[in-house]
This record gives sequence, structure tokens and C-alpha cells, in this order.
Amino acid sequence: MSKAVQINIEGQVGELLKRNNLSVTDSRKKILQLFLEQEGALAHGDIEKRAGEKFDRVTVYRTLQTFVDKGIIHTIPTADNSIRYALCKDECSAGHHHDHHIHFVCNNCSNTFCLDDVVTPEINLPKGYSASHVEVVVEGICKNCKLT
Amino acid sequence: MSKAVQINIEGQVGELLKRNNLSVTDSRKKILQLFLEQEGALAHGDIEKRAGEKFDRVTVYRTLQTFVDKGIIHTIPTADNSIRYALCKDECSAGHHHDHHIHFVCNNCSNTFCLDDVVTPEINLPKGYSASHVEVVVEGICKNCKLT
DNA sequence: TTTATTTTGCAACTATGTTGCTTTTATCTA
DNA sequence: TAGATAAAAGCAACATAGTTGCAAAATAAA
Repeated sequence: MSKAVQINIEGQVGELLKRNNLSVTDSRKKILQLFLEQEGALAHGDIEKRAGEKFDRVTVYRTLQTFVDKGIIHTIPTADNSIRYALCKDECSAGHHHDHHIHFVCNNCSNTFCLDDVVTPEINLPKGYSASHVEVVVEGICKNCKLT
Repeated sequence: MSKAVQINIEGQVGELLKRNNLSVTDSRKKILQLFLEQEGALAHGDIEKRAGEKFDRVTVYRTLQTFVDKGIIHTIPTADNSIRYALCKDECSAGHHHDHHIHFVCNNCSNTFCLDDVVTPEINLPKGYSASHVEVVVEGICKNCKLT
């Protein structure tokens, strides 16, 4: 990553935290930075590793929970029972997530992506059922891994 | 449950195990019976509790894994990071699951149901992505919990 | 019924997630 | 900018979830 982009991300991080009424701390800056630098989603374990063993495990848990609560990141359930986290788009706010896109898990690189342009389909439920949220996770091969 | 139905289920259980080349043991019978008696899906914890503390935790893990491998049950990922298990329809076989239905998690009773009649929709993926499996989990209120 | 194979239970271990409390850090205000 | 106040981090201890190796027990086969 170029120096210019690096500086830009550092600027974004402080902004984003303040906009959500969060005090700006080292761990929050570092973890948020990881998300901004990263194309796909991150699991808790990834973050612990990539934060350079600088922060306590508990801090990572609490930071992620705070970010979810504030609508900065959202969770993605996957078949292997390991929750992934990814940045929300701007429409999300504290206590109110508005992510209607689908998620894609690559069977090759095992990265998880938000496909922001693919909205969740309407599901025709049987009589008596009513939906409040629809989660779609597609498994397959991502565009970086496809055979050309 | 009536006596007649009970006997019928016990019969099914042995059949189902033999058909899948599994030796018929107490724990397999008991756990499979739980699934047959149950409308919704079961989490690992449910099974441990409802098997009456008769079996070792490890046995439950291994039995569930065996059933998944043989195509007797399938897993359902949920947002709270607790995998649920449910019976497969007959089309599934060892190493080859064919479940194309969607799953429904009730926010009231927190039961999980397979909606076998609702097939997973076609998803239009961006260029470069290819899908091998689509998982749809709908949250909301189930037909047993709806206000009438 | 005996033998061979599979499965279970146990013990120990690793990983994952949570809670209470003290110390440290960030923010607010004078 | 320094001190007061509020928030977050770190630590320790704990709770839960999941795994592995191995000996004992149960099942299936001969």
C-alpha cells in the first residue's frame, strides 16, 4: 500500500470513530484500520494475529462488539461456525443495521466478501411465517481465484 | 406421543442406520430418535441435554459428525454462531448433500425449521464469481408463534 | 461363541468467549 | 494546559466448546 493511501486511511479512522461517539484509542484505531485495508471480511482470530499481538484478547472481543453495536461492522455467519466481520456501508447506524447484500465465501482462498451490489432476494414463505431478516451466504470460487 | 408412533420411530431408527452402513448403537439410536421426534432443528447442546446425560460429550460430537458425513443430517449456520442440525431428506447420501431448501429461525421460540418447500433462489453473481452452494437463513416469526 | 472391528468413555488438552476488578488512557472543563 | 471525570484496556480467573489418543466395551462377522 502506498504512503498516500496509508495516511488517508489513518485520517478516515479517527473521523469514523468520532462520528460514532467513540473515544479514539489505539486498539480501535488499529482494528478499524485492518478492516479498511482489507478487501474481505475478518474473523476474530485474524484480527488477533494481524494486530501484532499488541492487544489483549478481551479488548479485541469488546472492540468488535462495540463496532457491531454502533453499526460500523456487521457479522457474517458461515457454515464452519466461525463468525466473520465486515465493514458496513454508511446506511447503518447504532442499533440499526441495514445490510441487505449477500455474502460470498470462497472455497479456494476462504476469504469472505460482501457483494454489495447483489441484494437479498424476496423469499416466498409458507402461510403463517413472517420474515424480519434474510441472510444469504453463497459458497463458490471468487473472482480472484477463478481459473482463466 | 402415542405408543404406536413411538414403536414406529424405533423401527425407523434401526432401518436408517443399517441403510447407511452404520452399526446400531445406543447413542446413535437415541440421537437419531431425537431428530425424528422433533419438528425443528437441534443444536449440539440440545442433544446433550435431551439425551438425558446418558452419553459422553465426545460421543455426541462424533455421532453428529458421522451423521453429517453419511448424509443423514445437515448443518444450519445461524447468526448467533451456534450450528444447528436437522434431518436430511432422502436425496442426500454419503459425502453428498442435496439440500436446496431454506432455513427459518424464529425470533420468538428460537426454533429452527427447514422449509422444505421453499427452494433457494437463483442468485445473480457479479462477473468472475461462481457458486457451488447457496445458503438462505430467514429470521422472523414462525407459524406456531404468530399473533392470530 | 469366539474373533475382529468399531464405537464409547475417559482424561487431558486447545480454543473460544465471558466477567469483575484495577490500572491506564482519553475526554471534558476550568 | 492541568486536573477531574468518564471510558477503555489489561489482567486474572472462569466458563463453554471442540479435539485427540488410548484403553475398555459393545457390535458385527465368522
